[in-house]
Amino acid sequence: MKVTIKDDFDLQKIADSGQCFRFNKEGDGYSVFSLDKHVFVKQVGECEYEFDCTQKEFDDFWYSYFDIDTDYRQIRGRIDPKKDPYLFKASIYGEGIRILRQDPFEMLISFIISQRKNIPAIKASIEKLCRLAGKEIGKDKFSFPRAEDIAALSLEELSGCSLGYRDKYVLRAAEAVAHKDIDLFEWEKCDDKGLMDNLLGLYGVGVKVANCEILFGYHRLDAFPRDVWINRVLENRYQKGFDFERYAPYNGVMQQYLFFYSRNENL
DNA sequence: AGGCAGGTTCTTA
DNA sequence: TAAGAACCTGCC
Repeated sequence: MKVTIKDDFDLQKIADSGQCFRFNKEGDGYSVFSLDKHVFVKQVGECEYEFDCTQKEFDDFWYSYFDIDTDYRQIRGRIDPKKDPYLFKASIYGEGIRILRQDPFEMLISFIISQRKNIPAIKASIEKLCRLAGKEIGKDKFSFPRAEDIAALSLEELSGCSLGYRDKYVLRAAEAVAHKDIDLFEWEKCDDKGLMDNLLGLYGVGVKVANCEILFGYHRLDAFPRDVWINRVLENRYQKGFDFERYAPYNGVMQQYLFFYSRNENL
């Protein structure tokens, strides 16, 4: 089915923005996975996109996944080129990025895996995990495993996913969910601090991973994950401090622009 | 061959 | 409470 999207929407930038690990270029479009769903999307004109799914599947799922209801152009509009020329440049460069509404469990496991790994390595590990414990949802396409599916594995079985020392973190998080010691959907109701504290209570989850989960798994757009790239930007460009007050409650969107720009346009 | 990558935990003062 | 070491693995 064909869809018209007028707001910021650049598939390549989203794919390369580091928020998703199962969103890959394939031929003339992008192959996108979320949990046990898959869609193939390609741009077919100015603001025109072809989704390889039914209208109902788009309305019920992908519309929300791509966060179509949020006006990213307006969020970019909050940036004053005089007050913050660097962020302004970054936002022009990153025009088209959106923060996807991804699944909390998939994001939790993905970002636990991400620690001290580069993006290709993260993707490779997640792909292996899906092949190992997910179910086949199409020709050579695998779902992200459910918590029970991961919890059923042993550390030995997980070792095939190149998780390294993170294997026990992944297993424990999956067990906590599978055994209902924690309920990630229930955590939706927590305030920001409560959510952060809950996440930090998980083995293998520190401040950086927790913030990624809050931003990408819970779609709280003010969360501001600090990785080495962002820290570099803050050190080099914001010695007098970044104006978090001004951009609240969208600091996480600004973080994405800074991250994407600094990684691609090496200072 | 040694160092480092989208961090976190564990240990020590 | 705070700094420093250790940690898997893959790639330069």
